[in-house]
Amino acid sequence: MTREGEFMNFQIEKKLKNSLGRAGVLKTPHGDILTPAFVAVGTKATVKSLNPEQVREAGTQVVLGNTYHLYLQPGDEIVRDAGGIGKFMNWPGPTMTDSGGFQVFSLGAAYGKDISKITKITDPSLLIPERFDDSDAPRLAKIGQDGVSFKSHLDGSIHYITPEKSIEIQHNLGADIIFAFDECTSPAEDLQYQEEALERTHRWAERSLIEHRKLGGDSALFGIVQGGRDENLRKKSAKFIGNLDFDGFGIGGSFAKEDMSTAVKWVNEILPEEKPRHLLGIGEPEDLFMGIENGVDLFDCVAPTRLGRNGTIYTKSGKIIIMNTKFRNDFEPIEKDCGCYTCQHYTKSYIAHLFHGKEMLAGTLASIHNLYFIVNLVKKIRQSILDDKFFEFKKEFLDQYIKNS
RNA sequence: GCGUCGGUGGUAGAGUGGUCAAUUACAACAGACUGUAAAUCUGUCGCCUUCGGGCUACGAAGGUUCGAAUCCUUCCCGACGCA
Repeated sequence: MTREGEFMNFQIEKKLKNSLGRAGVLKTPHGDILTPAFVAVGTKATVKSLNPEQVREAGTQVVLGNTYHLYLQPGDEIVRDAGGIGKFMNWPGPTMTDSGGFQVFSLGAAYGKDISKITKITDPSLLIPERFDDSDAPRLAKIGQDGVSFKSHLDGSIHYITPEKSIEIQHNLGADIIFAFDECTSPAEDLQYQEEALERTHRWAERSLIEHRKLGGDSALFGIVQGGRDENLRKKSAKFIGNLDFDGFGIGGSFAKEDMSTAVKWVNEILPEEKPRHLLGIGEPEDLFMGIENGVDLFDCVAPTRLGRNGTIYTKSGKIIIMNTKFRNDFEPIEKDCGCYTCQHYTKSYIAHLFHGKEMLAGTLASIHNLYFIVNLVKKIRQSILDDKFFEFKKEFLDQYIKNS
């Protein structure tokens, strides 16, 4: 529970038998979140291409902004003066902010490279046995022991972000749930580096917690478990972070697609059961089933909106690329039985036309559907837990989804 | 009718004797995207291929040259100017 036991509350309604999964309710100052839940990503205080009504109509319960991006622009003090991120962006519901820890990776080790935090074991080029020295490679984030030096991608200015600074910014942003400052490591790093980084993240977690206490307020702070793909490190991190007095936990860092489920399981078997867990940056359909089965309560992912803007659309039979020739004269909705605004009113032909014509509405309609698809998939999974039908639903869904993708 | 300038791959538009199957952009086609440097990025884009290469191409037909999208001749077409 929370340290005061009043501003943040998480209740588990039902647990899955023979697994770590559960359905619950997470209370925040801006409303309850029924978990498991999918969090829409709104990095710069906007879910790209959607207005809050559209985000809400897609079934979204909570939106996640980003510390680093909002600190650079428009500035956390402006967001504070506007009344906090929710008021600023006209999102009345619960909000979260990520700490900037992901930018340590995306603007650091991953900068200018074709690296994802998710690797495939089947792609040997991404699994490097020894840490290669690429210290000369340009990057916008450089890690020190005390914090991270960021070179702004907007104007080149330098900003040193420490755990204390990240928490201070997040308090200004004023989300209901905030995250400790961590280092999201690259999957290309070797074990020794993962261990060094983990120690650093653990120290930063303690410092984040101290700063959070010092600043007071009614937001909840989640600590972040790291450790990459290594079992010992993941367990070590779960023990360490789990023992700190956080209100909940993020599971961050890099994974291999093939063994993500075991990594999540290692962690959630150790984290205190009564606190919520957020699997950071994960959100493909198969990953949602995996995470929920292994005890994850919250997910966020850019996939629905980014894929949508880029013309890839989720369907129960796998993803489709709407610009493909075959959809130009397909006058059916994306999914006939989908309840989203896009499917209620538009055909694949029309959406394909919008994409070919580079119309703004294209990304909006596709994002509406994708967000609805993912948010409601998680809602259905939640209901299947309540109905004792999780495993049946998982098989039924994934059989159709994977078969065609 | 005379003169001038033009006719290049789906389009626009480079190239003006060899390194040109032809820069580039757009279109087209396919793909990628997992705590958003992202309404972005990558690949293909004459035909055939055992991926080494082979073949046909820059309005048409001839010609000059070791070699032509590039030079010459004639013809066809377009724009403009003069009659």
